[in-house]
Amino acid sequence: MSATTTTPRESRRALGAGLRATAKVLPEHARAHNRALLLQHLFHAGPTSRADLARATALTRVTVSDLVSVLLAEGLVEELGVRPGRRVGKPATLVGMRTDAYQVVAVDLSDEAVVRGAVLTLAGEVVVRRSLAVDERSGDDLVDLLTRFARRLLSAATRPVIGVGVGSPGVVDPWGRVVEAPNRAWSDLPLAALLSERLGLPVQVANDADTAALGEYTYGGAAGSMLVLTVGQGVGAGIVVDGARVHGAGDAAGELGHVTVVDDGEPCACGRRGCLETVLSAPALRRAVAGLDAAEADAALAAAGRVLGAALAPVVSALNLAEVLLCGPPELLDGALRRAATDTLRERTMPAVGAGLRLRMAALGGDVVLAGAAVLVLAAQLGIS
Amino acid sequence: MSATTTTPRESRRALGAGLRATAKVLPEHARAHNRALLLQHLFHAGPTSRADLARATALTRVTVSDLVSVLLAEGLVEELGVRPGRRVGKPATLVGMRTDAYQVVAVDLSDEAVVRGAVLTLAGEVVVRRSLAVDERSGDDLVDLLTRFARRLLSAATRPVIGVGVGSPGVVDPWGRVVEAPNRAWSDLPLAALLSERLGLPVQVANDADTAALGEYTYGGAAGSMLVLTVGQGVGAGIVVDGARVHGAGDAAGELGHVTVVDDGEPCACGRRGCLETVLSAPALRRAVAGLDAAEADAALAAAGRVLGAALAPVVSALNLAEVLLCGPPELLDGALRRAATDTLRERTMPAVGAGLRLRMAALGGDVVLAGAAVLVLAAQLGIS
DNA sequence: GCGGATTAAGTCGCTCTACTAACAAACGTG
DNA sequence: CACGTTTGTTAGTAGAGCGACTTAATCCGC
Repeated sequence: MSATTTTPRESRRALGAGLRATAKVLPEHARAHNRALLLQHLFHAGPTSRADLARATALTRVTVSDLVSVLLAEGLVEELGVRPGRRVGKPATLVGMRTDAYQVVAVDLSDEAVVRGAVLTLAGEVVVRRSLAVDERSGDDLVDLLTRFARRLLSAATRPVIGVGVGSPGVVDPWGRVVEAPNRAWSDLPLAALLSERLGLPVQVANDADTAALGEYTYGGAAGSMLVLTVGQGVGAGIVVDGARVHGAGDAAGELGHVTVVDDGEPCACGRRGCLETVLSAPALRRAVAGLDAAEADAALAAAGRVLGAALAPVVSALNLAEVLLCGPPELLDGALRRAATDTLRERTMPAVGAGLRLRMAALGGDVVLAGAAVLVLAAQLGIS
Repeated sequence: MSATTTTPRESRRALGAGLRATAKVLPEHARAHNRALLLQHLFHAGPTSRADLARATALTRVTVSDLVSVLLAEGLVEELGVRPGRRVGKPATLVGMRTDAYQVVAVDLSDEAVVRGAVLTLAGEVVVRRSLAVDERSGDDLVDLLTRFARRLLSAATRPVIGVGVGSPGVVDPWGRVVEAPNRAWSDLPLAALLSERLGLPVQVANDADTAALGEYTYGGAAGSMLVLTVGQGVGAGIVVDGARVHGAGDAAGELGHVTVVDDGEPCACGRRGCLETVLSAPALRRAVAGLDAAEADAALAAAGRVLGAALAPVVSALNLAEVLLCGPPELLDGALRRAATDTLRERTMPAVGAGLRLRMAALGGDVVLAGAAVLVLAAQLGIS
């Protein structure tokens, strides 16, 4: 109750005020947080001296040295010798994160026919890549398949694995329980808990579009308020707002594929008409441009882009997003469609919002979901994102 | 790195992982957090025994007793005697929050012509209400007027005031700096810091629609994922997602008034055409129903409602909102307009999203912004929201 | 060439926080 | 009336970060 003006964002984020129900915080949690702070800085800023880490985090050098010694013992960081360059004072010894000391297993379930997986370093570099045909499996069979697939990936890892991340279609709650994934015949399935028990490792599961958003946010350098639109067999979206993933009231945030965008439009698989998927999914776009010459195809793609722009305008305005990333076949998306969507978005939002907005292709290409699944593990186990 | 599956939401919210830059956490911050946890529980659940508080927060009885003794000394809580009812064991002494021991000053700047203010108890009950004509004042003059107005409210308070909350139009950053408020001729004005220095009290400033959302969230019992649409001279929105206010990349989240919703629509003050404000602002609605009989007026309002529903459908889907609250003249909003908007929203979103959605009037009526401004203070000073 | 300034990192003792364990008080129950 | 149960308090303990001091290594100016 001092007269100093406190900063709402910090207190909200750091201490959890602003939520109806929050967990208690013990001193050891504070330590875990500060440890994550160091890793976060080392991850994004590269090798840093202990003194600079202290300045960056506002912790004292004593505390930083103590934490670093623990991280050194765990093998998560290493000393890299003195910092090059000439300056006054004792030369600093750089400390860097050993992104190759541990590995992460990531699985991408977004494709209906194929399970894709990889072993990645902590820096997100793919070390081993595997895939497996689903062969129409679903339900518990698919969980078994997934378990075997993950075991294969684990044995292919060349370093200790800190966890397994899975990007799955459908509605997934924050604890990795798949609430509903019709195409997989999964409903109320505690996938993360199941896999964690079978594999003996921490397992994180999230929606594939959310995962893609996380991947772009952490490895792709995307802004803290952004939306990733995944265009494949269907259309989905993952949203990061003010640096935090959006879950939504029923954990179904980002389900943009079945918003009506065209009055009296094409019939949709969901039983209604004019859903965004009927215009923007990869199959729909391919149908739209089939047999057309280049100019006609561009016109068709531009039309789809305008529909997309109109649908996104309220979302972009409401959330004041800095970026919208498109994730899908570039030959369809990264041309007339993207240009038309950008123009429409600018036209239909107020300048203050539209001017600061970028609409671009996802930087990580086809590996977004895998990279994001790795980020799930990094965030949960190391506090890095 | 244990095999236990951590819960992402908890770690994100409680410890701040998930943000690029976060602040360090000291043991004393942990204590402040746990203290806020107790207040939060007492605030929402009413009088509780120390033992029940321990069970609710997962803290030990020892820690709870220690924290409660501090709160007792500060006068924030009081002992209310033994809990009535017969049960085994030593009877519990109830501890309750003294919502009348301290007061909050709240100011509502959303009306162009009048500054409204109040002194409220911590429970959000208005004790004193004042208002003042703006008389075309703007810029620094308005800041001076505001300072004098706040001083008058402060001297009208009958208990110690823990802080001042202000709901202002325009773009306000998380530190209470008004980035831009054209109607007030404010630009890049550190309003919270200025007022805090002049009044010698903590001052919180936020956008009026965001403030309204907070008010409904905390005092109105609204869901953790919801949008409050304020309909007055203009149209604005405040958004709470997963229990946290949405700020946006440029702190301009919720600026829905100037999204294009009608192709080739009416010209708007912003220079473009077909903005939501041209359909849904109070003046626009009044013009639309002027001179019509009841049935015709309902048809006109329903048309506006359908436009609103179509504009909100992508937002509701993207964020998986549980509630949309309307805040404005009930004779315009709470009838054909709301019904049409609800129907349109249900039609244009997928059932999983639309079914769980409620569209209703704000519960706090004309005092939403004042109540929300009080919540700003409660959240910043006591950690209650 | 040498002391002083400067920067980096380690050591010691302190305070703060919440925990466990044990205990006293007050109530129903058999 | 003894016993179990629940509440709240009293020590004592382990962990966290910090301030003050010390050691170490470099540059700079005379």
